[in-house]
Formats: sequence, structure tokens, C-alpha cells
Amino acid sequence: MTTRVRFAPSPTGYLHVGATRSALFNYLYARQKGGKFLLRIEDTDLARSTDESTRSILEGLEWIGLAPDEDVVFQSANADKHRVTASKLLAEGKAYRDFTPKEAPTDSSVKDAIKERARAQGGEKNMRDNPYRDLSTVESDTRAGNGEPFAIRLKVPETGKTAFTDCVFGLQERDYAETEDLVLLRSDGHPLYNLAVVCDDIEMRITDVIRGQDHLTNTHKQILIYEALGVTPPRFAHLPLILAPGGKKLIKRLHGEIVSLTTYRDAGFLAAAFRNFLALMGWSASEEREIYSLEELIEKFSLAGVHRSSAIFNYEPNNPKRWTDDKLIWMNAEYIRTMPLADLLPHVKAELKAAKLWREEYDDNDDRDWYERTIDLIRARFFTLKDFSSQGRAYFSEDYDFDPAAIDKNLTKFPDLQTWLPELAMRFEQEFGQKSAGGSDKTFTEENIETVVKAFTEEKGTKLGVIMNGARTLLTGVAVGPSMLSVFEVIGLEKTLMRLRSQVAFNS
RNA sequence: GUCCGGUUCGUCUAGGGGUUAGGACACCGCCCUUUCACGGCGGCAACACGGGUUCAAAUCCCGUACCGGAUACCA
Repeated sequence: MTTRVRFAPSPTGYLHVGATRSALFNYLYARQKGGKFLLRIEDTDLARSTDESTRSILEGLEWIGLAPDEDVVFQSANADKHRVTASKLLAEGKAYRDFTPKEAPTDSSVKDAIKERARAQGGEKNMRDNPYRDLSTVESDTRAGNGEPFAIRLKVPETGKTAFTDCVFGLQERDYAETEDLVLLRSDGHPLYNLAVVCDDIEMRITDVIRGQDHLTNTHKQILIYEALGVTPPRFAHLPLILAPGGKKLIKRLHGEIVSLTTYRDAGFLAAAFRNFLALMGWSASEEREIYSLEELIEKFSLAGVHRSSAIFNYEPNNPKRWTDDKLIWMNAEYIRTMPLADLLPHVKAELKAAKLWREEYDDNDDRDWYERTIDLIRARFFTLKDFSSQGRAYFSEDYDFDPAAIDKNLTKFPDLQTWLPELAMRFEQEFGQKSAGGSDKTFTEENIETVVKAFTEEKGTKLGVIMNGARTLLTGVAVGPSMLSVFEVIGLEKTLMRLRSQVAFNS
């Protein structure tokens, strides 16, 4: 049987990084088995589902490279089928009408109210004490016929237990006494989650359900529905959760944008790096290695390698340098500086375009070599694609800012530089400028530049670093970067002269 | 409350009866060097606790603590 798995988010917000990992694991599993990866939008909660959320989920999946293999299924479109299934179970006596009036919502949070009620009931609660459970068919039909509203509940057997072997957590058993007669259909006719999921998974011919650990108890309920329907359940695998520092739930309300996938796209992360990082949250190939291509992940992935303990998404809210998980930041940087340049180039192009720094000449033969060499040179110290347009701005534009810390460290401390650097410009012009302008015809290359700068430094009786770092600040606006000799060469003689002569940085 | 899970460096993790408990990130130090966030070398740092089984327990069993999930006419 062909493996068919699904990622089934509810469109009630952004695409969560934890949900993204579920999608990734489903995808890896499907690809490895030569199966299909499907997407189902669980929009049965009409009140909370939004189109915008659906769009953002689709967008996020596309960015991360997890496009579904078949058309997206919208659960709400199947509501009629869900109702038919509920009626069938009712007709077969496997479900019953519950005429208990719908409870009014409480003022406390739903979650707390449930917890409170459960605590009050303790372990004493008899899950089979619904007065309508054994109502005669005749009376049930009569009351329904009279227009009395009712919910349809599954009739969970008195004794016995549900059991399944989870591919991650092993044998899971739950006594029927622990499971209430779950509602299949609301009194307003809307199908509920557990019924909808089972119906759709059957219809989509899902073979393996891979989802978050928070669904572990739902699985027992769903197995009861499968049994009532006489359908063999799929295989189940539950994934440990991704938590926030301190072991708390990672949610937007508490932790902000860092939980949303699109944040990373917008912050200049590479999808490949993010996928790689995510794959290592809760899964391991049992080897000492951390960089994996998508192909390698597909090859190595296994549910047996998925952990049972939750992972913590580590970050420090008030530390700009560690605004998200430091290993993720490292991994993105690692990808940027080590991936094949040709693979990186399109991403940099997109970033420069977005920052209005892109020029078509970079694609032409004339400037292409320069462009690619420059990217290759500066990428070594960058963490995100954003760095190409921020820290790297001076390589592509005359309109760049000076980092006050760089000015302080490299210029202010050496007042002589205000005259020395324009002098250096003059020296460069003499050495490398046009013959017609009275210069020699030496080319502006690292080796030649070094000779000139060293001689200049000696004349001034200062250290090479003073000149180099002063020049660095003027030429690039920042205090860090590649070897200055390379920077001179890449910036080119003309711009170097201009920038060395500029007094802007000294006056700021 | 009840049911179900979990617990190895700060974080991600390897190991699953005998290991100097390994790697990665972060952090710190040294080196390279014209700076540096690149690179190289090194360092700090962990088996939640208590019993038991065993010649031997991080590893197996039981208990405790703590953490998480679930407990809806939400998904």
C-alpha cells in the first residue's frame, strides 16, 4: 500500500514552527517511502478559521519547500459526509442523541474551566452516566421529530480499552472508563474535530498519521470511531512538542513573532538551513553530525530516531544577538558561508532587489565576476541574507551609514587619520591613476596596494592596523569584514579615492 | 484531581549494564591577522532524587520530585 501522510493544520493563525516541524517530518517520511504528502486545512471551527491564515500556511509551506503532492483538502467542504457518517452510527445504535442543553460559556478561559471541572469531578466521574445514553429509539426519534435540539455522541462501550502501538511512544492503552462519550456532531449540526479527522483520513486513504503529542489522547477517541465504523485505523506516530525556554508552551501570545515561520523567511533565513535545524529538533540520526541536505534527511529519517522528550526552542527575548535559537542562527550562517556560491546567489539577488540595491549589470558578463567575487568575499562573516543589504550595503551603494562604534574605535581615536586618509587617496591616485593624469600604470591589486599602504604607514610612523581600520570604516561603514586589501580591490580605485577623501564620517 | 508521557552539559543531542559519558551551538582562553562576527587549537560544563536487581547501573525495575500533554457541543 502506498504511504499517504497528511499535515493538517487549523487555519486559526500563523504557521507555527512546531507545526512546521510536523509538516517536515510528514514530508520526509512520505518521500522516503515513495509516498504522498498531503495537506488538509482543518477549518471546521468556522468562528476561528480565517482565509488569511490559510494563505499564510500555504505561503509558509511553499517557502520551506514542503508543497503538498495533491490538491489541498478543506475539511469544511466535507461536512455533509461527516454528518452522514454520524447519522449512520446513530442508526446502527453506535451513537446516541444527547438532548442535554448546550452549556453556556463561562467567563473564565475555556481551558481553565475544563480543568476546574475535571478537578472537581476527580477520578470518580462515571463517563457513562449520560441520561440519554440508553433512551429508547422511539423516544429519541420522537423528541428529535419535535424539533428538540440534540448533539450526537459516540456510545463508548462500558468495559474494555483502546490500544495502539505508537511508532514513537510505543504501546498506548487507555481504559474506556477514561474516555467520555465524545460528541460527534454539535447540536447545531456541525461535525466535531475527531469525527471529521477520522472521516477525512479514511477518505484520503491516509496510512500514517504523524502529528504532535498533544493529540495522543485524541487518538484513543479516534480509534473508537474507527472501530465503530469497522475501519482499520492507520499507523500513528506522535511527535514530542517544541517548548519555550523554561519548558513552557511556545505560543505567540507569550513569545511573539519567533514562533511564526514567516518571521524567519522575513529575517533572511534560508529555507534549507531552517529545515535542517527543525529536523534536529526531536530527531537524530544517531551520529555526530548536524548539516544535512534535504536529500540526506529523506534518506536518514526514521520514526525510530524521533525522541519522546520535548525539545526547547532556546532564545533570549531581550538579547538582540540571541533573539532566536542560537543554533539556528549558527546554522543559517554556516549555510551562507559554505553552500555552493551558485546556490546562494539567487537568494542574495532577491535580498538586494528588495533593498533596492540590485543592478542588472550584476547579471551581465561585465560585472558578474566582480559581483560574485564580492558576495563570496563578504559572506564569510554574515549570518542572514539581510546582512548583505545592511552590513554589506557599502559594496553596492554610495549611500551607506557609518556605525558609530566603528567610527569611535577606528577614527576618533586617531585624529591624524582625518588628513592621512585623504593623503592615502592621493598616493593611490599617483600610483594607480591614469597615465594621462600623471600616474603610473600599476594595477589596483592586493599585492600592489599592500606595498603602497605599507610604505605610507612607515612614512607616517604609525601601525598598519591604524591605517587599514580607518580606511575600513570609511570604505565600508563597519568595523568588521574581510581582509582590507581585498576590500580595496573589490571597492575599486575610483570609489576608494572618493571614500577616503570624504569627511562625512569625521563630522558625524 | 485523573489518565498519559518525559527527565544526559545553559540549549540541541550521542551513548542504553563495564566509556576518561562523545559531538554541536553558546560562552571563555590562546593562535592567525590590518579589524572581526571567518579559520585553527584548547577550556568550562551533564546522567533529577531515593531505593532495589547486579560483581558492576547514566543504562534494568520500583518509588518520589519536577516538567509537559490531555481531560470541550475547540482543533
